[in-house]
Amino acid sequence: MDKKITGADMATRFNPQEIENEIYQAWEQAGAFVAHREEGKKPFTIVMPPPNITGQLHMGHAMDCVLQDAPVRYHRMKGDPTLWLPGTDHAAIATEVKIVEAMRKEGVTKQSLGREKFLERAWQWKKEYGGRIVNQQRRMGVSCDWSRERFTMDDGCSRAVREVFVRLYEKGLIYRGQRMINWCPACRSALSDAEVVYKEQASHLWHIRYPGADGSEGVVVATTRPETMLGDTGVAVNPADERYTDLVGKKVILPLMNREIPVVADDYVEMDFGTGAVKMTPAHDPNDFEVAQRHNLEIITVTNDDGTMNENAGAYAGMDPMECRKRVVAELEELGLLVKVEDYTHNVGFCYRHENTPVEPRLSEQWFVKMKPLAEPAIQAVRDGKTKFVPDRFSKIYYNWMENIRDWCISRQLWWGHRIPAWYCDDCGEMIVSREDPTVCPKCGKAHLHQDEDVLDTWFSSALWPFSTLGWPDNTEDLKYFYPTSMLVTGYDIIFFWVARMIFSGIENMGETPFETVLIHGLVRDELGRKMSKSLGNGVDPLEVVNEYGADALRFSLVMGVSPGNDTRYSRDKVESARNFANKVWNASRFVLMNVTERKAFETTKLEIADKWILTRLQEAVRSVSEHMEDGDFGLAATKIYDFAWSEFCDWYIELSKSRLLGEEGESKETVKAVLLYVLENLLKLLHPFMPFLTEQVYKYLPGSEGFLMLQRWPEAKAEYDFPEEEKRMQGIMEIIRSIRNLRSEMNVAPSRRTRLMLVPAEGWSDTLRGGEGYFKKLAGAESVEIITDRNAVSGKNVSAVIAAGELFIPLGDLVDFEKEIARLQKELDNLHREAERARGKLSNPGFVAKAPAQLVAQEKEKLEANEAKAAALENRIAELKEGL
RNA sequence: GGGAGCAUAGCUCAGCUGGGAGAGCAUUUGCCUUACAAGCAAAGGGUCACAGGUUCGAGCCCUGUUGUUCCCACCA
Repeated sequence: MDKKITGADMATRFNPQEIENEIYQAWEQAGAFVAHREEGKKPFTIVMPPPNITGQLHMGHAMDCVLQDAPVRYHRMKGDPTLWLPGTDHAAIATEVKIVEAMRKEGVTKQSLGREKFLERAWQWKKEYGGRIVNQQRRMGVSCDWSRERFTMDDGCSRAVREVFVRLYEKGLIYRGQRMINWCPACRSALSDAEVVYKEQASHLWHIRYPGADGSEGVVVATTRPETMLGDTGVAVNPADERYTDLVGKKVILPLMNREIPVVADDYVEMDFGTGAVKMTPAHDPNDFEVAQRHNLEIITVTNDDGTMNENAGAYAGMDPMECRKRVVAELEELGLLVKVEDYTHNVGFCYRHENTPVEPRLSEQWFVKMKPLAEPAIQAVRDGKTKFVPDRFSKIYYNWMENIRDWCISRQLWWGHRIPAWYCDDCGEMIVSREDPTVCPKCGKAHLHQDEDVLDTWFSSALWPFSTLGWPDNTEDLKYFYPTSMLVTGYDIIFFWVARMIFSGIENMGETPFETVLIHGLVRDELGRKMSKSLGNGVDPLEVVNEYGADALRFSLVMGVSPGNDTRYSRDKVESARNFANKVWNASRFVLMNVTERKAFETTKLEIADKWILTRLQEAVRSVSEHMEDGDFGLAATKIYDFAWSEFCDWYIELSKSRLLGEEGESKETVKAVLLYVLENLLKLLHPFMPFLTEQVYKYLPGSEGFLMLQRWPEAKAEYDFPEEEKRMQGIMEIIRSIRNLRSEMNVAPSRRTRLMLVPAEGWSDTLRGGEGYFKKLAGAESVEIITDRNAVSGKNVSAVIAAGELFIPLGDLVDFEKEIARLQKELDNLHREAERARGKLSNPGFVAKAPAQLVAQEKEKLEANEAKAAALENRIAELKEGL
């Protein structure tokens, strides 16, 4: 066995940098993270939201790491077979955008490189950046099973993607068609509705006259996008709008293009907005497209893939849309057809990967998933509680989206991603969707096939993550054992993108919802409450924080005092405070290890009052922390540990232990050593899910410790260590100590000056007070302690206080100013009176006595009695002082 | 237009199923008390946004108001 390090060998400060990597490697090499199936036992499973291979760890990821690692470590310690499955996401658009950017700096374009070479480059990128982010996660201390690590584009996941695509196609739930989609000119690809971010923009509403074909006035339309008029094929008015009744069915002339277009009547048009007449651009507006379908209007696309105007725009072909807009407006003005320009703010959609590129609604041939049939069972599953959102309010967001869902555009005009498994016959035009790559056309038998050029939305593969990673479509042992997973931990920002889609995909393909609970957390914001973003440059690199303060400190700072689902602000202060806490625990351990070098059990019969008190407090902490861990209330769990460790164990028990440790060898000393070790070890266990490195390191030093702390059993609360009576007695002693400290501080007694202490015990307290003598001397500067049973025997110039355990006096001679003393006591007496009044009010209220729980009424009575006793003692003392004046 | 969150000490935030408010940081005072100055002890500081209601009792539940943040929808 290794020689144990003792407290004397430990540094006075915890130095995380020295130990973190070593500990992590030791865990990993020992296979401590690897999950094992144990038949008959219910596993705890989490699949990790796979970070994109585009970048590096940010604070959101760090938050993800902690909120998953904490429950994973907790369940592992509870003895549950625990799997935390990690992986990365190819992130089709996001990655392709990054690669194209990098290529542009070298003067290379996708087209010049060609598809194959581009993909080689992309895989190279994956190797480099995928590895980087995974190593950053290791720095955070994540205890996931790296032996099961997956990638959304690895062979298995790709097979799952193809299987799902073909199945859905065969069921008629995937189809190809001309639809209005969101087009990003920068990606040169279609986007799903979820990938469009709307931002409010100040713009104008241009009123334009379209003259009548018969030479009449025609009609004035209002538009926010005048350049699209080049593709207008009609004007719509409301059928009930009397202003335009005569116009319906007639034709007007589209200025600049000099095209005759019809005026149609459709309910879609609101009479009281703009002029009540709307120009119809069916190829570039979803609503117009629908109106056009109803009235058989022509559809003319006027833009290219890159957003510039195309040949249908006549003289404007090749122009940038903004330039085109200016020209169109200017020319309309020249022609006298620009009636009015109003200021107008409205929402404009932007690409979620190109923040400054407006998305253009565009008619296009794309692949879609029919959503209604998939959404319904997914809604039902959540309604039935098969998947529970925590906090519950997020289920409303989920319902709202699922209930109003539209078909999902899944094709992307990109190269990096899962290529759509559809082939077209060049000879007969047949379309083949197949699990295997076909070589000949099944219809005409010719071998002239080409595959669809497009790839799938990256979220299509992420949607399968909870089962594709476990081996689906094969019915693997892992899949059978670990699916459905226990918990998904993620931010509310990807409920639509990811969570919802995993739920319906799981139900559709596995017949079962993929998660029992979905634990939603908020965003990590900057110190000013702003979202961390690249464009603001306010992001904080978690690794820098880890380097400076240690992973444990960062981890703790991200959970302590955070309530579920709420955003939290990152602040250096919080990290510092967490670092200080880590140091506190380190030093408490150091203290214990300086005094305890052997592991020995304590005997219950030898426990003293302080031992019983800390054991009771420990049981309470164990109960409360365990409960919060179960509920996913990690903020409360962390706070509880912090308070127990600092305010009870360190501030009191360790201090109380000193007089015994410094005293003679014997039972009391043996017992306090054993209790110190016991409480410390349990504290380390409770803290381990949040501060894995520190606790693991200290555990190594504990006498008699073996193996890893992360594999030790989680503490269970023990009823035999609950000592409510002693807990109360100890609180009485603590109150005396606090009271003396307060008096000394108020009287400006130098800490070095020791003073006599006289105690007049209340009934039943004399033994307890006698037992506390050592504590009063050590912790309250008492040079001697006199227990005086006859109150009248107290004399001299004293300051005093009344506490639950009786009355205490400190002789301070000339320091005592009777008048000030009276004023001080009078103030306290006033407080007591106020409180007594409140209690009496309650107790004299018949409603309270009749309806409040009996226990509460009794408690209130008890409080009042204690209060009255104290007040009587104070009054007595004040009178005494007045006499002395 | 629809929905959600938040409003508690100077700042950042906790507060479990209703039983008289807590922490961290900051402030003031005193301490190198042999685990820790990244520390110890003591202190000050709150009409729990506002107005009603339910209740014996409301920071907590209900209604409304104000302020603020966010999500969804997209009337051109």
